[in-house]
Amino acid sequence: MEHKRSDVIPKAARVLSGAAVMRADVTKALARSFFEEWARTGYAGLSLERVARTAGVGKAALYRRWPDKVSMASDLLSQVGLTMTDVEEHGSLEADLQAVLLAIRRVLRHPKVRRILTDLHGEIERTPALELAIRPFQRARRERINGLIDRAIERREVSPSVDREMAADLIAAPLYWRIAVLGGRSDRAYIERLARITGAALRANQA
Amino acid sequence: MEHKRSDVIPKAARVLSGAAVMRADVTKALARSFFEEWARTGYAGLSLERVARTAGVGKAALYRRWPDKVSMASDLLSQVGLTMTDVEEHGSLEADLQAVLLAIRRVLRHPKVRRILTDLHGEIERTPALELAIRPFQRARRERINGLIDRAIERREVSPSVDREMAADLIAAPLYWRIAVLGGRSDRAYIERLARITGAALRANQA
DNA sequence: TTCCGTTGGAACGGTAGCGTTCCGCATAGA
DNA sequence: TCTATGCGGAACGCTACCGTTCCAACGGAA
Repeated sequence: MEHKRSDVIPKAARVLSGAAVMRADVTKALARSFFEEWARTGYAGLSLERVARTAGVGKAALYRRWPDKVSMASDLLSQVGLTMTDVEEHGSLEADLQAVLLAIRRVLRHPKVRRILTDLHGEIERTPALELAIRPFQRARRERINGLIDRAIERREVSPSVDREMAADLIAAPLYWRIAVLGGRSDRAYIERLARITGAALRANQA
Repeated sequence: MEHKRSDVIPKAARVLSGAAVMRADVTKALARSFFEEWARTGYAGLSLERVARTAGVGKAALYRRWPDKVSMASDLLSQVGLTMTDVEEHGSLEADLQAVLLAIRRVLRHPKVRRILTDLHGEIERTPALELAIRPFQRARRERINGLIDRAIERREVSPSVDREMAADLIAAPLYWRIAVLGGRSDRAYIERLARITGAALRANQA
């Protein structure tokens, strides 16, 4: 009974009284299989039984760590989100834009990431708990774009009264749309042109 | 056995030899419940048994019309897609843009449409047959935007060498991103500003 | 009025995941 | 070495949906 828990923090790192600790390699295998299966079947079709099976692990080992699917998803997502803290200064609005777009493309190019992300965006309306889990991602992207805009304002390339919310939409959306929704390509030339055109849009964006 | 069929066209309209025809009200109730359940549970979690139940209809009535879920979805989607043929001329690029954006918003404002659409975009990678079903929608949107660009070229507002593919991304993506992905608002002022800024982007868009 | 196919409803066997519990074994800390 | 705990694996009862089949009742066309 003791593995019925009200919190969502896994015991993975917990040191128990006088004896064994949960094995980190098992936790890792479960996390890996979880994302693998998520990309393959979607969140709704995701079976924890299958996750344990493909991880080569007993179901008990999984349920000892997480009480259910949404807790597992939230916990695992929160452990991934810390990998996009890269503030750059490239000398011009267009160059900064290109760097951000390339960073977005780098993420969206992974087929698993792409599948999980589009699935997640559909699932969030049904499972609001997931929204909380990806909020750090959104905030990281948002801060990155805010930094870009700050520098552009300093260079007097865009108006200080720019609508930052709309700017964020303008920058992230077209590339996401093209790669993740339409499944289209985006070569270097596309990114360069998109950066130039988005730059023109931002220069015209004043509240 | 006779309801195992290789095609996906429902018999709904078929007139049988000398007797009864499948009742149109039953077909309609099934279609209605299908989309209702789709919006509620997502495609993956969609159960035909539940569709029939909530339609107040026996399972046999459903399976007599469609052999399986993907056929039902494709067939029903293809019957919806014909409702966006509205070519407008509003005198300027910005005015045309605003009209298109308002039309997109009008569609995305329906919660059911929004849910089904985001779910669909995630599901397509798993069920490629669905892509075929929404192709007419994409083409309709694309033609609408093409008309807008043609008129802008005639007015010499944008270069004839404009990249139409990128233009389509620029127009549709930010609003979809804001409304469907982020779940954000988009009031009249937002649309007007977005039209103005997108106009600036298109003027700068030359291949 | 006759007749035939559709109707709602119930049931079939089969598959599958859930969340839990039990086993006997492996293992790491004391 | 001792001992407590996690381990893989198997099984539990439960629920749900699949795709099919049967039935008595209904209703429209000839």
